Amino acid sequence: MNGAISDVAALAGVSKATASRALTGRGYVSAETRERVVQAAATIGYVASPIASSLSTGRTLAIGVVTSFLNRWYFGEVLEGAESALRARGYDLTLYHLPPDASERARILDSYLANKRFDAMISIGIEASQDEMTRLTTNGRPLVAIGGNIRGGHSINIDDQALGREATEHLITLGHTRIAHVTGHDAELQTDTVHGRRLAGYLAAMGDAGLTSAVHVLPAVHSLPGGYEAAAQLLRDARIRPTAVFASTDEVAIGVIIAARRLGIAVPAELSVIGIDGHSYAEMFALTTFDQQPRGQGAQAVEILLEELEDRPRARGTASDPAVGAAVEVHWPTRLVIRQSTTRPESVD
Amino acid sequence: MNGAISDVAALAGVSKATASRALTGRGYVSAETRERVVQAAATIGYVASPIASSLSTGRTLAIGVVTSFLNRWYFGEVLEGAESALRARGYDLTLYHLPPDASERARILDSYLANKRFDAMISIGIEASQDEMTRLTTNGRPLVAIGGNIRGGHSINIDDQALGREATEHLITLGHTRIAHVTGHDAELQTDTVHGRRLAGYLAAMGDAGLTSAVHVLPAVHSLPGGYEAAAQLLRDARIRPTAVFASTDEVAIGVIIAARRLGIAVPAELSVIGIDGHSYAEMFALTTFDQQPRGQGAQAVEILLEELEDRPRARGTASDPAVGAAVEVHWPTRLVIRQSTTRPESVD
DNA sequence: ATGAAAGCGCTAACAC
DNA sequence: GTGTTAGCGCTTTCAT
Repeated sequence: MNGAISDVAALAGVSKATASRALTGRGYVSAETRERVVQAAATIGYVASPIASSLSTGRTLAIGVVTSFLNRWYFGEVLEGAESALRARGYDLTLYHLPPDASERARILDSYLANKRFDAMISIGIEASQDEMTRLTTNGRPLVAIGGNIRGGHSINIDDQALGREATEHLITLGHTRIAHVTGHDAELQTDTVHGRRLAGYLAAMGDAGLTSAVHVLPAVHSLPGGYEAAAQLLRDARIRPTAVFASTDEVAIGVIIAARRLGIAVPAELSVIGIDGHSYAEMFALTTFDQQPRGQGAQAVEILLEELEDRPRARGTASDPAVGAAVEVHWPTRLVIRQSTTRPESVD
Repeated sequence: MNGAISDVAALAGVSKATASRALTGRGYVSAETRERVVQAAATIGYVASPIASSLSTGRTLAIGVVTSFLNRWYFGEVLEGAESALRARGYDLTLYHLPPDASERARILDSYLANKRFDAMISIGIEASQDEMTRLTTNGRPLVAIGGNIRGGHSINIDDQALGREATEHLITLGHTRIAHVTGHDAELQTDTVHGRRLAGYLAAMGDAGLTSAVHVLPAVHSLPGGYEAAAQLLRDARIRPTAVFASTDEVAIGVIIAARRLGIAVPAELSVIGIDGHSYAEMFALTTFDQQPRGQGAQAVEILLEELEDRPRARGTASDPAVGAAVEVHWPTRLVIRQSTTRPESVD
């Protein structure tokens, strides 16, 4: 069924070279010949072997996507955005999941990501060690980092600190003073992580408002059940209960809302909640949140990469020069979507 | 940094062939020589080009995963299970998202999946037309279908109809008679789909219990908000409200629970809910459900495929014979996890 | 505008 | 045990 290009050439009565030119669109072929070749290819159901093509051209028409989670809403959305953008441009997507375990990560970086199986890479939410960072960026293929802490090359990032600040200020403006922050778990609170940056924004806003003594930070697992459990602690004592919660993530925020309701605490009458993400569930919970349109991020990353790839001289033989074009650093905009989950506190202290 | 095998060979003072043997482990090499080669490879940081290797051997060490959704809990879990199993065995995972649109699907099937970029395929929840089915199965590479309607080859499936029946019978046994079923949307209700089969199980159980006249089926979008909205309708009228709901999916079930709580309906005192999936949120909602361990399904699919691949004679040149070994049809077991979301109805009609 | 031939990097017969 | 050689299927100079 799936013959080689020589079969197509034979059937069309031309040489392999001409068949190749006709099919790939590179180089001169008379319209009439092209037509004949295309017909021939169609009749025998020919599909070029991308492997052979890759070996010959040095380009794989595939890009590697490295992600730290597969089954979290944000990551899935980015992945989906990248997938469809790549598919539309004729590229394949090869998926790499980088687990938390350092030695396992090293193994993947060294053996899988060091090979020449893709033309470029996208990293999603990868918090890399210095060592991992260099391995990722030094392998000669362009990389765009979405989220995470990888800098120096192309990147798409939201300003997490500013968001943390804005979220907190939004609550302060509404009149809240007892504002708690549910963040990631300890290991994620180094400065240079999503949660660390959002926390910093919260602290700054609280400080600026003279609310330093009211600061209340609670670690949680980054998930809906995580938020649920954190809220169980947070809301236990009605006397010192916060009137507002800024959650580092929509999933956590929603967990908080669910827990609050189960405890008989009215949201938002007695407790205002704000998150960051634009999670698809946010609307259902009337959650105020910063929409960051993850699918758009995935698609944008693809645009950046493919633009660079098209510009590059086709690398045949010698490795292409280290990328010269300036790094594209996208400060991805977010949109604050105010819904009914944040209101003025009923009672001011 | 990343030289060719000839560089390694030169540095180790052997021929390319010997270097290859030493590195791949195929064929005889003296222990001493192997050591020298491995050293040489390490010093120049050599990683073999999988592309060249593929072209030569005919095996890509990659498998294609075709899925209908990326960002749904069940699919993400299966994907994660498959990913780690593949990674452990040295395989790459190339991801294909098959959208609902038929012509787009055809494009992907013809151009991407027809090429020889992977050794085998896994389909996750693909409901294929007759035409698509043959295209998927006829391309000479083994396929294991997880869920979906693709039969005739390897497959991993849960018995959806039996589950629908059991879920319903569980509720009947508890004493419920007004049992509603929230299912997929209309397009998904042909007999040969997950939702169709689960619906059939529900209908059968209701019929057997003489409750045909109490049958109440409500379509919903297969998601948490979908269940939420469906429940809004379903629970509106307190006078004819069901005492129990069998939801086709955990996500839908959870949506129903959330909606019920917001309406002031006590779960499970006034409304019992049961789902299917074993969603990670199920515990948090104390949802009674059939756990189907999706990660295990993904991993199992990989086992089946790799076993078949290892057995196959290495296909060099001519396409390998159509698979002869009998198809492995796994009837994946599920486990009913009874939690507090289903209880006896407070008041019997 | 087309064909002949070299070669991408590796592996596998086959000889030694 | 190791080297020589011939491809895998395609693209691309270089001639014509």
